[in-house]
Amino acid sequence: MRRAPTALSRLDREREAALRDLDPLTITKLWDNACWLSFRLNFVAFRFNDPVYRWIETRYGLVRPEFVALYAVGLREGVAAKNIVASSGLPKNTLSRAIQKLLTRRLLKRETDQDDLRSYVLRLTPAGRAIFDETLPIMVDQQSAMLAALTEAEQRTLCELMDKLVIASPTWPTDLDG
Amino acid sequence: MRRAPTALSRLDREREAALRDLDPLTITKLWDNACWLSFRLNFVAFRFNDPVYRWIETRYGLVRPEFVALYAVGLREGVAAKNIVASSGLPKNTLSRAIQKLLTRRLLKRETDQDDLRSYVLRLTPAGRAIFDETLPIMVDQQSAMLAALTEAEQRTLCELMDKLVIASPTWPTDLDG
DNA sequence: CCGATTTAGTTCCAAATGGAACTTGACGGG
DNA sequence: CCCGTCAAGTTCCATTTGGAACTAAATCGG
Repeated sequence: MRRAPTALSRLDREREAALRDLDPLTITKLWDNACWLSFRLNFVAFRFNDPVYRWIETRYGLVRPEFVALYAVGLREGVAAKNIVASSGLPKNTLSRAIQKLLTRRLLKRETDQDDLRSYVLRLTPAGRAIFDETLPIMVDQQSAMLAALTEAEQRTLCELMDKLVIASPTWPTDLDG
Repeated sequence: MRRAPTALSRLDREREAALRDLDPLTITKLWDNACWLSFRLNFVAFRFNDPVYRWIETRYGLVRPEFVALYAVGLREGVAAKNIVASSGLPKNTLSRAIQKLLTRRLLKRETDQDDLRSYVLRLTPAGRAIFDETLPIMVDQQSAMLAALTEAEQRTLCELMDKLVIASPTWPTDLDG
């Protein structure tokens, strides 16, 4: 079995402590798994997404696709559903429904795009903007808590490495036929 | 609006080209989003998961929770369902069904755990092992393709930074009440 | 310009999902 | 040694999901 590239000898002391809380299979997936990258990405992302989406659902009654849509419009007023589809990976009917829900709850408003009559321009209502403004700092706090284990320089490095990956992403295979 | 910490002035040349393929909202989420970390993690993870799981489903007829279970047992023979639940974040009934399916397809076998009669010890059958052995290199190839944008040293750095995050993870908030 | 193809968004419906209750076994305290 | 509580895995069922077909508008080729 291949091993993730991190030397196991280093960091063993700190690791010991942390690992006591983790399931043995999780440890295998993290440190004795040739596919370390995707598992670690999913693992860290999950520890962000899970508390954030649970909090948003209990607090505002917005389920994940709904909040995805609201957050997207909050980031960039005037987007269309197709942009949210492209940037989220969610199926377009799921997003269609999410947007309907946000419209009936008056968190979002829309008007037909005059340049393309099939499409709609989405905007937040004041109520929608209020939710966005309230959730953003909570999410940033969670992110900061997660990054606190890294120094400023390390955080910058991580950001830059993720940057390089994202920039290279158009060259990655999207199908594994063979 | 806050901006992800990477200096926008650097890398602008390469970025230009890459960005042409990406939806404008995706660009906002990546580079003009205070929550850059989770979006980038999800983005990169998705570009791994999506092709891999689609390939596995068309090739073997295994849906995601089924493959999660098969892969887990492949990594660590003798695990129980509870371990897969803890390490994957999937609900336990979803995994129960996935394991049933794998049992009836004879990709997995199980026997009661003699130390805890409620629990089962899971193992791959030769057919299950064959699928594991065939998919692993495909997944590693996809990972390598994705990491190719980074030098060896950068890959090691990324691995180490993810390591630190994972080790710190038990200290992260799992609930955002407040 | 006119038909053929593509695209934005919606609707339909079979299938997957996941919370909650359930069954059976483990465990801890009196 | 019994009883109350907890944990592993399964089952139930209401809700969500997402592929595929659909409508209407844009775009492309001749």
